[in-house]
Amino acid sequence: MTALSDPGKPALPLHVQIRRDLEDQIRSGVLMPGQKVAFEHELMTVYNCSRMTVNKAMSALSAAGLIERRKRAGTFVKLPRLDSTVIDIPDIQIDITARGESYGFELTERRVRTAVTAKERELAGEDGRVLCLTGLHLASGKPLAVEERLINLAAVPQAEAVDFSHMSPGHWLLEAVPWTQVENEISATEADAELTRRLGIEKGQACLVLDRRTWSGPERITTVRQTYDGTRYRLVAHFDTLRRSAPRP
Amino acid sequence: MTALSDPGKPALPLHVQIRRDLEDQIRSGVLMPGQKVAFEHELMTVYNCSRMTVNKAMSALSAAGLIERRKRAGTFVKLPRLDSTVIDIPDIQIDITARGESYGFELTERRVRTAVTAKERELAGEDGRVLCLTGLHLASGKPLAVEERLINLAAVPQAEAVDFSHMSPGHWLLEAVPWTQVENEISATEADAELTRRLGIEKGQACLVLDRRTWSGPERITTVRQTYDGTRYRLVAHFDTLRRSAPRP
DNA sequence: CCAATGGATATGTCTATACATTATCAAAAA
DNA sequence: TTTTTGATAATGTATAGACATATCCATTGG
Repeated sequence: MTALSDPGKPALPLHVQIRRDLEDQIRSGVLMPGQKVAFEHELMTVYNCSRMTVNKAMSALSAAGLIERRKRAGTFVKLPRLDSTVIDIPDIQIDITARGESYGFELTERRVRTAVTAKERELAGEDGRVLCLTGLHLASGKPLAVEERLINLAAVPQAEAVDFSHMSPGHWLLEAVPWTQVENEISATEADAELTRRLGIEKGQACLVLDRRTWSGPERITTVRQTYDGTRYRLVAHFDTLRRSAPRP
Repeated sequence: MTALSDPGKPALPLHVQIRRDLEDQIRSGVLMPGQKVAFEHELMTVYNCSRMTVNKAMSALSAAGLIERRKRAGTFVKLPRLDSTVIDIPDIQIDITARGESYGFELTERRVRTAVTAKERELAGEDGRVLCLTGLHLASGKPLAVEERLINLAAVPQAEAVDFSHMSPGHWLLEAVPWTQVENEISATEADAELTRRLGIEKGQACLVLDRRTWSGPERITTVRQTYDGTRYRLVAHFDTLRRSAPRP
Protein backbone atom coordinates (compact mmCIF):
# COMPACT_ATOMS: atom_id res chain seq x y z
CA MET A 1 0.00 0.00 0.00
CA THR A 2 1.86 3.07 -1.17
CA ALA A 3 0.54 6.29 0.28
CA LEU A 4 0.22 8.40 -2.83
CA SER A 5 -1.91 10.91 -0.99
CA ASP A 6 -2.75 11.35 2.66
CA PRO A 7 -6.03 9.50 3.23
CA GLY A 8 -7.08 12.31 5.57
CA LYS A 9 -6.82 14.75 2.69
CA PRO A 10 -8.79 13.24 -0.19
CA ALA A 11 -7.23 15.52 -2.80
CA LEU A 12 -9.45 18.58 -2.60
CA PRO A 13 -10.21 20.02 -6.04
CA LEU A 14 -7.96 22.90 -6.90
CA HIS A 15 -10.69 25.50 -7.27
CA VAL A 16 -12.01 24.54 -3.84
CA GLN A 17 -8.52 24.84 -2.40
CA ILE A 18 -8.11 28.31 -3.86
CA ARG A 19 -11.49 29.39 -2.53
CA ARG A 20 -10.65 28.04 0.92
CA ASP A 21 -7.31 29.79 0.99
CA LEU A 22 -8.94 33.12 0.16
CA GLU A 23 -11.75 32.51 2.65
CA ASP A 24 -9.22 31.78 5.36
CA GLN A 25 -7.32 34.94 4.57
CA ILE A 26 -10.51 36.96 4.84
CA ARG A 27 -11.64 35.24 8.01
CA SER A 28 -8.29 35.59 9.70
CA GLY A 29 -7.97 39.24 8.80
CA VAL A 30 -4.99 38.84 6.48
CA LEU A 31 -7.26 40.21 3.79
CA MET A 32 -9.37 42.99 5.25
CA PRO A 33 -12.54 44.46 3.71
CA GLY A 34 -11.73 46.92 0.98
CA GLN A 35 -8.33 45.42 0.33
CA LYS A 36 -7.31 44.19 -3.10
CA VAL A 37 -7.16 40.48 -3.84
CA ALA A 38 -4.57 39.15 -6.26
CA PHE A 39 -5.43 39.24 -9.96
CA GLU A 40 -6.56 36.10 -11.67
CA HIS A 41 -3.36 35.87 -13.70
CA GLU A 42 -1.32 36.20 -10.51
CA LEU A 43 -3.16 33.35 -8.82
CA MET A 44 -2.77 31.39 -12.05
CA THR A 45 1.00 31.40 -11.58
CA VAL A 46 0.77 30.88 -7.81
CA TYR A 47 -1.34 27.75 -8.19
CA ASN A 48 0.04 26.85 -11.59
CA CYS A 49 -3.37 26.40 -13.17
CA SER A 50 -5.56 27.92 -15.86
CA ARG A 51 -7.53 31.11 -15.49
CA MET A 52 -10.85 29.25 -15.58
CA THR A 53 -9.92 27.41 -12.41
CA VAL A 54 -9.07 30.61 -10.57
CA ASN A 55 -12.18 32.20 -12.03
CA LYS A 56 -14.36 29.41 -10.68
CA ALA A 57 -13.04 29.97 -7.17
CA MET A 58 -13.39 33.73 -7.36
CA SER A 59 -16.86 33.57 -8.91
CA ALA A 60 -18.03 31.37 -6.06
CA LEU A 61 -16.73 33.87 -3.51
CA SER A 62 -18.34 36.67 -5.45
CA ALA A 63 -21.67 34.84 -5.51
CA ALA A 64 -21.33 34.26 -1.78
CA GLY A 65 -20.91 37.99 -1.32
CA LEU A 66 -17.44 37.87 0.16
CA ILE A 67 -15.65 39.70 -2.59
CA GLU A 68 -16.45 42.27 -5.21
CA ARG A 69 -15.06 42.14 -8.71
CA ARG A 70 -14.63 45.13 -10.98
CA LYS A 71 -13.37 44.95 -14.51
CA ARG A 72 -10.04 46.57 -15.09
CA ALA A 73 -9.77 47.49 -11.40
CA GLY A 74 -9.50 44.01 -9.93
CA THR A 75 -11.01 42.09 -7.02
CA PHE A 76 -11.61 43.43 -3.54
CA VAL A 77 -12.82 42.07 -0.22
CA LYS A 78 -16.37 43.25 0.14
CA LEU A 79 -17.59 45.50 2.90
CA PRO A 80 -20.13 43.32 4.61
CA ARG A 81 -23.68 44.46 5.05
CA LEU A 82 -25.56 43.78 8.20
CA ASP A 83 -28.54 42.30 6.44
CA SER A 84 -28.91 38.97 4.73
CA THR A 85 -27.09 36.71 7.09
CA VAL A 86 -27.80 33.04 7.60
CA ILE A 87 -29.87 31.80 10.46
CA ASP A 88 -30.77 28.32 11.62
CA ILE A 89 -34.39 27.75 12.48
CA PRO A 90 -34.56 24.03 13.06
CA ASP A 91 -37.59 21.86 13.43
CA ILE A 92 -38.55 22.08 17.09
CA GLN A 93 -38.46 18.31 17.61
CA ILE A 94 -35.00 18.00 16.12
CA ASP A 95 -33.85 21.01 18.07
CA ILE A 96 -34.97 19.63 21.41
CA THR A 97 -33.53 16.18 20.91
CA ALA A 98 -30.31 17.77 19.64
CA ARG A 99 -29.83 19.46 22.99
CA GLY A 100 -30.18 16.18 24.78
CA GLU A 101 -33.70 16.61 26.10
CA SER A 102 -36.53 14.20 25.47
CA TYR A 103 -39.22 15.42 23.11
CA GLY A 104 -42.95 14.94 23.35
CA PHE A 105 -46.07 16.26 21.65
CA GLU A 106 -49.53 16.44 23.12
CA LEU A 107 -52.56 17.21 21.01
CA THR A 108 -55.03 19.52 22.70
CA GLU A 109 -57.60 20.05 20.02
CA ARG A 110 -58.34 18.74 16.56
CA ARG A 111 -61.02 19.99 14.23
CA VAL A 112 -61.80 19.77 10.53
CA ARG A 113 -63.73 22.75 9.27
CA THR A 114 -64.49 24.91 6.29
CA ALA A 115 -62.35 28.02 6.04
CA VAL A 116 -64.12 30.99 7.58
CA THR A 117 -61.58 33.26 9.27
CA ALA A 118 -59.23 35.39 7.20
CA LYS A 119 -56.30 33.23 8.20
CA GLU A 120 -58.08 30.07 7.14
CA ARG A 121 -59.23 31.52 3.86
CA GLU A 122 -55.72 32.77 3.08
CA LEU A 123 -54.61 29.16 3.48
CA ALA A 124 -57.35 27.14 1.85
CA GLY A 125 -59.32 29.64 -0.18
CA GLU A 126 -63.04 30.20 -0.15
CA ASP A 127 -64.87 27.11 1.15
CA GLY A 128 -61.65 25.11 1.40
CA ARG A 129 -61.36 22.50 4.11
CA VAL A 130 -58.87 23.07 6.88
CA LEU A 131 -57.43 20.82 9.57
CA CYS A 132 -57.00 22.83 12.76
CA LEU A 133 -54.59 21.42 15.31
CA THR A 134 -53.65 22.81 18.68
CA GLY A 135 -51.02 21.15 20.78
CA LEU A 136 -48.12 21.36 23.15
CA HIS A 137 -44.46 20.67 22.57
CA LEU A 138 -42.82 19.11 25.60
CA ALA A 139 -39.12 19.15 26.42
CA SER A 140 -38.17 16.67 29.12
CA GLY A 141 -41.84 16.35 29.98
CA LYS A 142 -42.44 20.04 30.57
CA PRO A 143 -44.44 22.30 28.25
CA LEU A 144 -42.12 24.37 26.10
CA ALA A 145 -44.24 25.75 23.30
CA VAL A 146 -47.83 26.04 22.25
CA GLU A 147 -48.56 25.30 18.63
CA GLU A 148 -51.57 26.43 16.65
CA ARG A 149 -51.57 24.97 13.19
CA LEU A 150 -53.78 25.05 10.13
CA ILE A 151 -53.27 22.53 7.36
CA ASN A 152 -54.77 22.95 3.89
CA LEU A 153 -56.57 19.67 3.30
CA ALA A 154 -56.88 20.33 -0.41
CA ALA A 155 -53.09 20.22 -0.64
CA VAL A 156 -52.48 17.54 1.98
CA PRO A 157 -55.55 15.26 2.07
CA GLN A 158 -53.67 12.42 3.74
CA ALA A 159 -53.23 14.57 6.86
CA GLU A 160 -56.85 13.97 7.78
CA ALA A 161 -56.18 10.28 8.45
CA VAL A 162 -53.04 10.79 10.52
CA ASP A 163 -53.15 10.40 14.28
CA PHE A 164 -51.40 13.47 15.65
CA SER A 165 -52.23 12.82 19.29
CA HIS A 166 -48.58 12.23 20.12
CA MET A 167 -46.79 13.25 16.95
CA SER A 168 -45.54 16.71 16.00
CA PRO A 169 -47.55 17.80 12.96
CA GLY A 170 -44.66 19.94 11.80
CA HIS A 171 -42.28 17.04 11.86
CA TRP A 172 -44.73 14.85 9.99
CA LEU A 173 -45.37 17.53 7.37
CA LEU A 174 -41.66 18.09 6.90
CA GLU A 175 -41.25 14.52 5.76
CA ALA A 176 -44.62 13.96 4.13
CA VAL A 177 -44.98 17.10 2.06
CA PRO A 178 -41.89 18.73 0.66
CA TRP A 179 -42.26 22.47 0.52
CA THR A 180 -40.64 24.92 -1.84
CA GLN A 181 -41.13 28.19 -0.01
CA VAL A 182 -41.32 29.35 3.56
CA GLU A 183 -42.02 32.65 5.23
CA ASN A 184 -41.20 33.19 8.86
CA GLU A 185 -41.80 35.99 11.31
CA ILE A 186 -40.35 36.34 14.76
CA SER A 187 -42.01 38.49 17.35
CA ALA A 188 -42.50 38.75 21.10
CA THR A 189 -45.69 38.72 23.07
CA GLU A 190 -46.92 38.80 26.60
CA ALA A 191 -48.43 35.59 27.93
CA ASP A 192 -52.20 35.94 28.10
CA ALA A 193 -54.46 33.87 30.33
CA GLU A 194 -54.54 30.92 27.97
CA LEU A 195 -50.80 30.79 27.38
CA THR A 196 -50.29 31.10 31.11
CA ARG A 197 -52.46 28.08 31.72
CA ARG A 198 -51.15 25.93 28.90
CA LEU A 199 -47.45 26.58 29.32
CA GLY A 200 -47.64 26.63 33.08
CA ILE A 201 -45.87 29.96 33.30
CA GLU A 202 -46.59 33.20 35.07
CA LYS A 203 -49.06 35.65 33.66
CA GLY A 204 -47.51 38.43 31.61
CA GLN A 205 -44.30 36.62 30.94
CA ALA A 206 -42.47 37.35 27.71
CA CYS A 207 -42.84 34.72 24.99
CA LEU A 208 -41.10 34.34 21.66
CA VAL A 209 -43.49 33.83 18.78
CA LEU A 210 -42.60 32.14 15.51
CA ASP A 211 -45.11 32.42 12.69
CA ARG A 212 -44.50 30.29 9.68
CA ARG A 213 -46.26 29.82 6.36
CA THR A 214 -45.23 27.22 3.81
CA TRP A 215 -45.95 26.64 0.15
CA SER A 216 -45.46 23.73 -2.14
CA GLY A 217 -45.15 25.33 -5.53
CA PRO A 218 -48.12 27.67 -5.89
CA GLU A 219 -50.15 25.83 -3.28
CA ARG A 220 -50.37 26.78 0.37
CA ILE A 221 -49.59 23.94 2.75
CA THR A 222 -49.73 25.10 6.32
CA THR A 223 -49.81 28.06 8.66
CA VAL A 224 -48.41 27.70 12.14
CA ARG A 225 -47.76 29.81 15.21
CA GLN A 226 -45.40 28.47 17.84
CA THR A 227 -45.25 30.39 21.09
CA TYR A 228 -42.29 29.58 23.29
CA ASP A 229 -41.85 29.93 26.99
CA GLY A 230 -39.41 32.84 27.06
CA THR A 231 -37.55 31.81 30.20
CA ARG A 232 -36.95 28.13 29.58
CA TYR A 233 -36.32 28.31 25.87
CA ARG A 234 -34.75 30.97 23.76
CA LEU A 235 -35.19 30.77 20.04
CA VAL A 236 -31.52 31.26 19.60
CA ALA A 237 -30.26 32.35 16.27
CA HIS A 238 -26.61 31.91 15.70
CA PHE A 239 -25.13 33.18 12.51
CA ASP A 240 -22.00 34.24 10.84
CA THR A 241 -21.23 36.05 7.61
CA LEU A 242 -18.85 33.52 6.20
CA ARG A 243 -21.46 30.80 6.48
CA ARG A 244 -22.88 32.26 3.30
CA SER A 245 -20.02 30.49 1.67
CA ALA A 246 -20.09 26.73 1.40
CA PRO A 247 -19.66 24.83 4.68
CA ARG A 248 -16.50 22.92 5.46
CA PRO A 249 -16.44 19.13 5.61
CA MET B 1 -31.13 52.20 -34.59
CA THR B 2 -31.93 48.59 -35.16
CA ALA B 3 -33.23 46.82 -32.07
CA LEU B 4 -30.99 43.79 -31.95
CA SER B 5 -32.04 43.14 -28.38
CA ASP B 6 -34.73 44.63 -26.19
CA PRO B 7 -33.08 47.41 -24.18
CA GLY B 8 -35.18 46.32 -21.21
CA LYS B 9 -33.49 42.93 -21.36
CA PRO B 10 -29.76 43.65 -21.48
CA ALA B 11 -28.88 40.21 -22.84
CA LEU B 12 -28.70 38.13 -19.69
CA PRO B 13 -25.79 35.68 -19.80
CA LEU B 14 -26.89 32.27 -20.91
CA HIS B 15 -25.87 30.42 -17.74
CA VAL B 16 -27.86 32.93 -15.69
CA GLN B 17 -30.84 32.43 -17.97
CA ILE B 18 -30.67 28.67 -17.52
CA ARG B 19 -30.37 29.02 -13.75
CA ARG B 20 -33.33 31.38 -13.67
CA ASP B 21 -35.45 29.06 -15.76
CA LEU B 22 -34.77 26.15 -13.43
CA GLU B 23 -35.34 28.31 -10.37
CA ASP B 24 -38.66 29.44 -11.74
CA GLN B 25 -39.70 25.87 -12.42
CA ILE B 26 -38.86 24.92 -8.84
CA ARG B 27 -40.55 27.98 -7.40
CA SER B 28 -43.70 27.50 -9.44
CA GLY B 29 -43.96 23.83 -8.63
CA VAL B 30 -43.36 22.57 -12.16
CA LEU B 31 -40.34 20.84 -10.69
CA MET B 32 -41.20 19.43 -7.28
CA PRO B 33 -38.72 18.31 -4.63
CA GLY B 34 -37.39 14.86 -5.39
CA GLN B 35 -38.15 15.15 -9.06
CA LYS B 36 -35.49 14.66 -11.70
CA VAL B 37 -34.06 17.63 -13.55
CA ALA B 38 -33.02 17.28 -17.19
CA PHE B 39 -29.52 15.95 -17.85
CA GLU B 40 -26.78 18.33 -18.81
CA HIS B 41 -26.63 16.99 -22.35
CA GLU B 42 -30.38 17.48 -22.69
CA LEU B 43 -30.18 21.10 -21.62
CA MET B 44 -27.23 21.48 -23.98
CA THR B 45 -29.49 20.81 -26.94
CA VAL B 46 -32.40 22.79 -25.47
CA TYR B 47 -30.29 25.93 -25.07
CA ASN B 48 -27.92 25.08 -27.92
CA CYS B 49 -24.81 25.67 -25.86
CA SER B 50 -21.83 23.78 -24.48
CA ARG B 51 -21.96 21.51 -21.46
CA MET B 52 -19.77 23.87 -19.44
CA THR B 53 -22.42 26.58 -19.67
CA VAL B 54 -25.14 24.23 -18.44
CA ASN B 55 -22.76 22.95 -15.79
CA LYS B 56 -22.14 26.47 -14.51
CA ALA B 57 -25.86 27.04 -14.03
CA MET B 58 -26.40 23.69 -12.36
CA SER B 59 -23.36 24.04 -10.11
CA ALA B 60 -24.65 27.39 -8.89
CA LEU B 61 -28.02 25.87 -8.02
CA SER B 62 -26.27 22.99 -6.30
CA ALA B 63 -24.14 25.39 -4.26
CA ALA B 64 -27.29 27.30 -3.34
CA GLY B 65 -28.77 24.05 -2.05
CA LEU B 66 -31.70 23.93 -4.44
CA ILE B 67 -30.72 20.81 -6.29
CA GLU B 68 -28.74 17.69 -5.61
CA ARG B 69 -26.46 16.11 -8.17
CA ARG B 70 -25.51 12.45 -8.21
CA LYS B 71 -23.14 10.93 -10.72
CA ARG B 72 -24.66 8.48 -13.10
CA ALA B 73 -28.10 9.03 -11.54
CA GLY B 74 -28.70 12.64 -12.56
CA THR B 75 -29.89 15.84 -10.93
CA PHE B 76 -32.84 16.16 -8.55
CA VAL B 77 -34.68 18.96 -6.81
CA LYS B 78 -33.53 18.90 -3.23
CA LEU B 79 -35.84 18.26 -0.33
CA PRO B 80 -35.60 21.48 1.61
CA ARG B 81 -34.53 21.47 5.21
CA LEU B 82 -36.13 23.77 7.70
CA ASP B 83 -32.86 25.14 8.97
CA SER B 84 -30.39 27.46 7.31
CA THR B 85 -32.65 29.92 5.66
CA VAL B 86 -31.78 33.51 4.91
CA ILE B 87 -32.93 36.31 7.13
CA ASP B 88 -32.61 40.04 6.87
CA ILE B 89 -31.46 41.82 9.98
CA PRO B 90 -30.88 45.36 8.82
CA ASP B 91 -29.22 48.17 10.66
CA ILE B 92 -31.90 49.70 12.84
CA GLN B 93 -31.44 53.18 11.41
CA ILE B 94 -31.77 51.97 7.85
CA ASP B 95 -34.72 49.84 8.80
CA ILE B 96 -36.63 52.69 10.38
CA THR B 97 -36.04 55.14 7.56
CA ALA B 98 -36.93 52.40 5.08
CA ARG B 99 -40.39 52.16 6.57
CA GLY B 100 -40.89 55.87 6.14
CA GLU B 101 -40.42 56.94 9.74
CA SER B 102 -37.92 59.50 10.90
CA TYR B 103 -34.96 58.16 12.81
CA GLY B 104 -33.24 59.61 15.84
CA PHE B 105 -30.67 58.56 18.38
CA GLU B 106 -30.27 59.90 21.88
CA LEU B 107 -27.24 59.12 23.99
CA THR B 108 -28.06 58.39 27.62
CA GLU B 109 -24.70 57.49 29.02
CA ARG B 110 -21.11 57.42 27.86
CA ARG B 111 -18.17 56.04 29.81
CA VAL B 112 -14.63 54.92 29.06
CA ARG B 113 -13.41 52.28 31.45
CA THR B 114 -11.08 49.36 31.91
CA ALA B 115 -12.66 45.98 31.30
CA VAL B 116 -13.87 44.46 34.53
CA THR B 117 -17.08 42.53 33.94
CA ALA B 118 -17.01 39.22 32.09
CA LYS B 119 -18.71 40.79 29.08
CA GLU B 120 -16.18 43.58 28.93
CA ARG B 121 -13.23 41.25 29.30
CA GLU B 122 -14.57 38.97 26.60
CA LEU B 123 -14.52 42.02 24.33
CA ALA B 124 -11.34 43.80 25.23
CA GLY B 125 -9.32 41.28 27.18
CA GLU B 126 -7.67 41.76 30.56
CA ASP B 127 -7.14 45.46 31.30
CA GLY B 128 -8.37 46.49 27.85
CA ARG B 129 -10.13 49.82 27.51
CA VAL B 130 -13.81 49.80 26.64
CA LEU B 131 -16.20 52.50 25.48
CA CYS B 132 -19.60 51.93 27.08
CA LEU B 133 -22.54 53.60 25.38
CA THR B 134 -26.16 53.52 26.35
CA GLY B 135 -28.77 55.17 24.22
CA LEU B 136 -32.20 55.24 22.73
CA HIS B 137 -33.30 54.66 19.16
CA LEU B 138 -36.25 56.85 18.23
CA ALA B 139 -38.72 56.21 15.45
CA SER B 140 -40.82 59.26 14.60
CA GLY B 141 -39.67 60.83 17.83
CA LYS B 142 -40.83 57.99 20.07
CA PRO B 143 -38.50 55.56 21.84
CA LEU B 144 -38.34 52.28 19.99
CA ALA B 145 -35.32 50.46 21.34
CA VAL B 146 -32.78 50.68 24.10
CA GLU B 147 -29.20 50.04 23.10
CA GLU B 148 -26.37 49.02 25.38
CA ARG B 149 -23.10 48.87 23.54
CA LEU B 150 -19.49 48.13 24.34
CA ILE B 151 -16.75 49.07 21.88
CA ASN B 152 -13.25 47.66 22.07
CA LEU B 153 -11.05 50.76 22.04
CA ALA B 154 -7.96 48.75 21.24
CA ALA B 155 -9.56 47.79 17.94
CA VAL B 156 -11.38 51.08 17.26
CA PRO B 157 -9.40 53.87 18.94
CA GLN B 158 -11.01 56.56 16.80
CA ALA B 159 -14.38 55.83 18.44
CA GLU B 160 -13.26 57.66 21.56
CA ALA B 161 -13.20 60.99 19.72
CA VAL B 162 -16.58 60.60 18.02
CA ASP B 163 -19.58 62.50 19.30
CA PHE B 164 -22.35 59.93 19.57
CA SER B 165 -24.85 62.18 21.31
CA HIS B 166 -27.15 62.12 18.28
CA MET B 167 -25.61 59.46 16.07
CA SER B 168 -26.28 55.74 16.10
CA PRO B 169 -23.03 54.04 17.15
CA GLY B 170 -23.99 50.96 15.18
CA HIS B 171 -24.45 52.94 12.02
CA TRP B 172 -21.14 54.71 12.52
CA LEU B 173 -19.32 51.46 13.22
CA LEU B 174 -20.85 49.84 10.16
CA GLU B 175 -19.18 52.42 7.96
CA ALA B 176 -16.06 53.12 9.98
CA VAL B 177 -14.94 49.62 10.85
CA PRO B 178 -15.62 46.84 8.41
CA TRP B 179 -16.27 43.57 10.19
CA THR B 180 -15.69 40.06 8.98
CA GLN B 181 -17.82 38.05 11.37
CA VAL B 182 -21.03 38.53 13.31
CA GLU B 183 -22.93 36.49 15.82
CA ASN B 184 -26.51 37.28 16.66
CA GLU B 185 -28.98 35.99 19.18
CA ILE B 186 -32.67 36.73 19.36
CA SER B 187 -34.60 36.31 22.57
CA ALA B 188 -37.57 37.73 24.43
CA THR B 189 -37.69 39.39 27.80
CA GLU B 190 -40.07 41.08 30.11
CA ALA B 191 -39.67 44.82 30.55
CA ASP B 192 -38.08 45.54 33.92
CA ALA B 193 -38.35 48.84 35.75
CA GLU B 194 -35.58 50.48 33.77
CA LEU B 195 -36.87 49.40 30.37
CA THR B 196 -40.31 50.52 31.39
CA ARG B 197 -39.02 53.97 32.20
CA ARG B 198 -36.74 54.35 29.20
CA LEU B 199 -39.03 53.03 26.52
CA GLY B 200 -42.12 54.56 28.04
CA ILE B 201 -44.00 51.28 27.99
CA GLU B 202 -45.95 49.35 30.55
CA LYS B 203 -44.19 47.25 33.11
CA GLY B 204 -43.90 43.58 32.24
CA GLN B 205 -44.45 44.09 28.56
CA ALA B 206 -42.77 41.66 26.18
CA CYS B 207 -39.66 42.94 24.45
CA LEU B 208 -37.61 41.47 21.66
CA VAL B 209 -33.90 41.33 22.39
CA LEU B 210 -31.17 41.26 19.79
CA ASP B 211 -27.66 40.50 21.00
CA ARG B 212 -24.88 40.99 18.52
CA ARG B 213 -21.12 40.50 18.61
CA THR B 214 -18.82 41.49 15.78
CA TRP B 215 -15.24 40.71 14.84
CA SER B 216 -12.80 42.21 12.41
CA GLY B 217 -10.50 39.35 11.60
CA PRO B 218 -9.36 37.87 14.90
CA GLU B 219 -10.14 41.06 16.79
CA ARG B 220 -13.35 41.77 18.65
CA ILE B 221 -15.01 45.03 17.70
CA THR B 222 -18.24 45.49 19.58
CA THR B 223 -20.90 43.87 21.70
CA VAL B 224 -24.41 45.26 21.63
CA ARG B 225 -27.84 44.49 23.04
CA GLN B 226 -30.85 46.14 21.47
CA THR B 227 -34.13 45.75 23.29
CA TYR B 228 -37.21 46.62 21.27
CA ASP B 229 -40.62 47.71 22.36
CA GLY B 230 -42.58 44.59 21.54
CA THR B 231 -45.84 46.29 20.66
CA ARG B 232 -44.72 49.14 18.45
CA TYR B 233 -41.96 47.30 16.67
CA ARG B 234 -41.61 43.70 15.74
CA LEU B 235 -38.19 42.49 14.75
CA VAL B 236 -39.74 40.95 11.73
CA ALA B 237 -37.79 38.33 9.91
CA HIS B 238 -39.01 37.58 6.46
CA PHE B 239 -37.33 34.78 4.63
CA ASP B 240 -37.68 32.39 1.83
CA THR B 241 -35.76 29.33 0.73
CA LEU B 242 -35.07 30.46 -2.78
CA ARG B 243 -33.40 33.59 -1.55
CA ARG B 244 -30.40 31.40 -0.94
CA SER B 245 -29.95 31.68 -4.65
CA ALA B 246 -28.77 34.96 -6.13
CA PRO B 247 -31.27 37.83 -5.98
CA ARG B 248 -33.01 39.08 -9.08
CA PRO B 249 -32.28 42.51 -10.57
C1' DC C 1 -7.02 73.70 -17.30
C1' DC C 2 -10.57 70.66 -18.68
C1' DA C 3 -12.78 67.45 -21.75
C1' DA C 4 -12.72 63.97 -25.23
C1' DT C 5 -10.49 59.98 -27.11
C1' DG C 6 -8.46 55.69 -27.35
C1' DG C 7 -5.46 52.00 -25.75
C1' DA C 8 -4.52 48.75 -22.13
C1' DT C 9 -6.14 45.60 -18.87
C1' DA C 10 -8.95 42.70 -15.75
C1' DT C 11 -12.94 40.39 -15.49
C1' DG C 12 -17.15 37.97 -17.88
C1' DT C 13 -18.74 34.61 -20.91
C1' DC C 14 -18.47 30.73 -23.84
C1' DT C 15 -16.54 26.85 -26.49
C1' DA C 16 -14.58 22.31 -27.42
C1' DT C 17 -12.09 18.89 -25.48
C1' DA C 18 -10.08 15.70 -22.18
C1' DC C 19 -9.86 12.81 -18.46
C1' DA C 20 -11.40 11.59 -13.60
C1' DT C 21 -14.90 9.88 -10.61
C1' DT C 22 -18.78 7.38 -9.27
C1' DA C 23 -23.15 5.14 -9.25
C1' DT C 24 -26.05 2.21 -11.93
C1' DC C 25 -27.20 -1.74 -14.53
C1' DA C 26 -26.57 -5.97 -16.71
C1' DA C 27 -23.98 -9.90 -17.79
C1' DA C 28 -20.96 -13.47 -16.15
C1' DA C 29 -19.18 -16.45 -12.56
C1' DA C 30 -19.63 -18.80 -8.16
C1' DT D 1 -29.64 -17.87 -6.50
C1' DT D 2 -26.14 -14.73 -5.12
C1' DT D 3 -21.99 -12.38 -5.93
C1' DT D 4 -18.62 -10.35 -8.76
C1' DT D 5 -17.25 -7.96 -12.54
C1' DG D 6 -17.25 -4.76 -16.08
C1' DA D 7 -19.34 -1.56 -19.33
C1' DT D 8 -21.81 2.65 -19.35
C1' DA D 9 -23.54 7.02 -18.39
C1' DA D 10 -23.76 10.93 -15.70
C1' DT D 11 -21.43 14.58 -13.18
C1' DG D 12 -16.74 16.78 -11.62
C1' DT D 13 -12.60 18.95 -12.76
C1' DA D 14 -9.42 21.18 -15.61
C1' DT D 15 -7.37 23.15 -19.89
C1' DA D 16 -6.37 26.63 -23.70
C1' DG D 17 -8.20 29.82 -26.36
C1' DA D 18 -11.43 33.33 -28.05
C1' DC D 19 -14.08 37.31 -27.85
C1' DA D 20 -17.02 40.65 -25.09
C1' DT D 21 -17.35 44.28 -21.76
C1' DA D 22 -16.30 47.66 -18.60
C1' DT D 23 -13.14 50.92 -16.80
C1' DC D 24 -8.89 53.00 -15.54
C1' DC D 25 -5.38 55.97 -17.35
C1' DA D 26 -2.65 58.64 -20.27
C1' DT D 27 -2.59 61.23 -24.24
C1' DT D 28 -4.52 64.52 -27.13
C1' DG D 29 -7.34 68.50 -28.49
C1' DG D 30 -9.98 72.38 -27.22
